[in-house]
Amino acid sequence: MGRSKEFDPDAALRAALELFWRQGYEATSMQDLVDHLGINRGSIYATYGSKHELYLKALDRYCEGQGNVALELLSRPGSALSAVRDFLLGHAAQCHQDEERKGCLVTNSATELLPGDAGAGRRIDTALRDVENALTGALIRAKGQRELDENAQPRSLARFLVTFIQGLHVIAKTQDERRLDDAVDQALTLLR
Amino acid sequence: MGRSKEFDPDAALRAALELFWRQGYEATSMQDLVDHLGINRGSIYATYGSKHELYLKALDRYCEGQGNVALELLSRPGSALSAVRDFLLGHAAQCHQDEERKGCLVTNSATELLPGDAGAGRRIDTALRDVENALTGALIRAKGQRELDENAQPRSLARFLVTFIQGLHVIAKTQDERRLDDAVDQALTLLR
DNA sequence: CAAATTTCTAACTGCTCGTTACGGTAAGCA
DNA sequence: TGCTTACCGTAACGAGCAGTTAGAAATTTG
Repeated sequence: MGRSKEFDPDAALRAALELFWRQGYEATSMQDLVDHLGINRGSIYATYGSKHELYLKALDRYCEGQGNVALELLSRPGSALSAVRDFLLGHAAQCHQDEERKGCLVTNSATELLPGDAGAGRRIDTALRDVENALTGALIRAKGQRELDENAQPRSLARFLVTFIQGLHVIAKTQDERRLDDAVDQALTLLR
Repeated sequence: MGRSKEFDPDAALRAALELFWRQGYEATSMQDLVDHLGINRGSIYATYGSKHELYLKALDRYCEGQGNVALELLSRPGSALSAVRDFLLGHAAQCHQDEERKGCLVTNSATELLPGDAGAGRRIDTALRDVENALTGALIRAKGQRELDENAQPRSLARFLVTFIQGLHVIAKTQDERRLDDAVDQALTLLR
């Protein structure tokens, strides 16, 4: 059946993700990818198709990872409201820890590629909807646990939070750390 | 003294702004600019220096325009809280009206060019700080008018709102209009 | 072992990039 | 009228771009 792959396609995809995440789509050239993936030009095309397809696959991989973390955190037993708060704080912490200030690939993809890129659009919509759904579920549970006002609207609140988190990832690209902390702090007060 | 300029440098700058806003920095080529500005290649370089300088000048112009609108709205007499609410609703309306879904040039610049571009970084920081200051002022007035809880923290609230607005402009790039409206709606409830 | 199959490598295709230079011409001022 | 300046179209620049192709090398299967 022929020769087997010498490189790990998933490791290479992760390297591509790293590069696209740091530099964006347009600013990343195939030569950049060749240099950083450690495999040959031809192998990249044979394995992933094109630069654009590779980007979408990297975006898929990113969404998968982030989505799992989100769903796991927001579905954990115990106080649902605490889970939501920890979810927010987690995003803030992620922003702080990222010394390269790459932000969030979903956010970056949305601002760079929408509305022109349908493939990216579908993935971004799915990613945002998944987070929104997970948040909505947690907020419904929080409401049931009387942690939330009975007038609270879980779905709308979730949409607010999704939007706010996108804002966090924009601010994360700037240097201003206090703005980020203050913003999260104030958002948390809304959740009562 | 020689021939005087035949084209309107400011009109050309606005055309460049339009293009960068719609397509982003990397995705806009000099050829695109030559085609849309209606002036010659050489005249572009003679007038604006380089593609990057032209971008920064376009960003300056954008910030100037947006900043004036913001400051005027947030400084108007009467209920300061209403002004803040109208400011938020104004951003939402701007998102809805923009059929090209260009979003906000500050937001787009931050996600595409930061942290690598110092010139863009300075301008983005200034723009965000100006809005934050204008919002803080309005919130202080709102607090004085007893429209805001006495425990409210105007500066932190302003930072929260700035961050949230960035999120709005990310969501504006997607198609989902309800998410935007719900998000604004929920954010407004925080301001009470 | 030998044939089949697949990956690997590297040179190569046009093409586009941002930028600069070149005449030729039109307009302001002496 | 001259001098200067700015305009235009065009072309060129070197570099880098995304993507292709041909063949050598390697491994699996019959």
